[in-house]
Amino acid sequence: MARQRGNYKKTAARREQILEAAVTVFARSGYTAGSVNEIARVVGMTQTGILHHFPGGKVALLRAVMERRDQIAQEILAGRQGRRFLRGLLEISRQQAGQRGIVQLYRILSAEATDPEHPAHRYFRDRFRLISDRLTETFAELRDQGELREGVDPERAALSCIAMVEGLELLWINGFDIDVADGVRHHLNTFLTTGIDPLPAPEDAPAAPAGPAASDDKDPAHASDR
Amino acid sequence: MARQRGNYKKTAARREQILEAAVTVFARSGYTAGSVNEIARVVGMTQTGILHHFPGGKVALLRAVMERRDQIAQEILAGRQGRRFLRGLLEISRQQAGQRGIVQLYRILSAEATDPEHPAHRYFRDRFRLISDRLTETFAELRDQGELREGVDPERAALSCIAMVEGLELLWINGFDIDVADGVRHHLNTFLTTGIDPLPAPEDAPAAPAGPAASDDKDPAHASDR
DNA sequence: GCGAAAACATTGAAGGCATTAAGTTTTCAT
DNA sequence: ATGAAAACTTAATGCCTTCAATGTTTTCGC
Repeated sequence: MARQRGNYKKTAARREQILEAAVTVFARSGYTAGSVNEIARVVGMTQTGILHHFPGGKVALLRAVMERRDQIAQEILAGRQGRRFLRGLLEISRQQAGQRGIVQLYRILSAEATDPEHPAHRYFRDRFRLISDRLTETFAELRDQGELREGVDPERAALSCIAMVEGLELLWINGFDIDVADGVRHHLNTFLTTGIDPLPAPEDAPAAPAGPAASDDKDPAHASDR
Repeated sequence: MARQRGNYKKTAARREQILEAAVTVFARSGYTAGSVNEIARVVGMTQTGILHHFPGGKVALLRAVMERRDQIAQEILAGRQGRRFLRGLLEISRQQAGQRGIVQLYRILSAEATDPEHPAHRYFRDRFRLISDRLTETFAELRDQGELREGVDPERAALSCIAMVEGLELLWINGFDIDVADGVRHHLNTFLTTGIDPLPAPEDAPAAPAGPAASDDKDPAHASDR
């Protein structure tokens, strides 16, 4: 009988390190053009060594990268509604201001994933749809509570907000000195009767863009919103 | 002495055909991942045959593609100011609604060109800067004429408009049924005291995605704006 | 219609890519 | 401390890429 064994202690850290590198590389070159080889070089090991940790090849790596990021966002938005949901979106934007790599990754992937053959095609399709639905829902909810300005269409507003996020991120990545979160807040307030307050602070130096060994996984003691 | 000779008659058409294919391929896979080979297959000739028309290799092809597109946009915006300039931007958006390929090309390239090593890096950097400057300028101009609403900052407004264009295009390409031009118009009107009127019509079947030989350079007898 | 240049195609070199198979080294449970 | 699995490396395969050199066909000016 084949005895099963758990991973080594340091394996988790290694995996994390690899994901970190994958973000860097995919963010620079995209999924198709980025190579596992390059990732391996960044990490300091062999291409096949990388794939050992991600059976299923390159796609598995991509998938892992996406999932890890979503997990963070999900946690922030979990169970929020109405204004607290909107606030959550801003918090995510704010947090991403410290992670240029991830934003860049999403920008380039969301563009190349337009091709139906792309492995992340479905992911982005679903993701956009999901966010737009939840946002539309949120605006409808706010309208019923009289928090929406006259003549604002929930769906139209939702789409424009998403567009604003994506657009501002693009500009930010392309070198413009933009506070994405605050820009989106401004846009959101266009639709609301009572505006959302500015976010606390730009957070001087949020977790290193690419930690040397991604070790610090302290509980994210984010201040409760508002 | 080496006698010089002009191109064959059909050469111009060929070049155009190649550019067309290049747009298709680059739009699907991006510049780095897209291959000249693929373009050749689309056109129905050999890879080296393609490169014969674009000495300088793959980059030359890319450059040609970009330049051709810009030319069109430049013509529409030439010499416009104030409201007519804004109107021009909308017209460009409207026109692009019939050219999904080009839009997709720009989306994917503007994302991957974030890498300073990318051959189109400079192009996009300059392009964004140029548009943002002209737009800021335009808003400032309008403010002096009292056409801007209270408290609107020209630069901030300009950036948000660009973001809106880019964002809406992204959503449109990702399958959302969006009228980019009208969405942008809506956003523009957010800043103006008197709004811009809706554009004429979605134009059922706008001139072939790429004229066979870019010949028609009639004076753009566009209806005067407003 | 003839000759030369343009417009291609064929071939080949040099290299990167992902993936697989088969080794070697490291870690750990017993 | 030993034996087996996990963590890696080396090696090999086959595909695809750009680019250059050379060969063939088409077009056109004279």
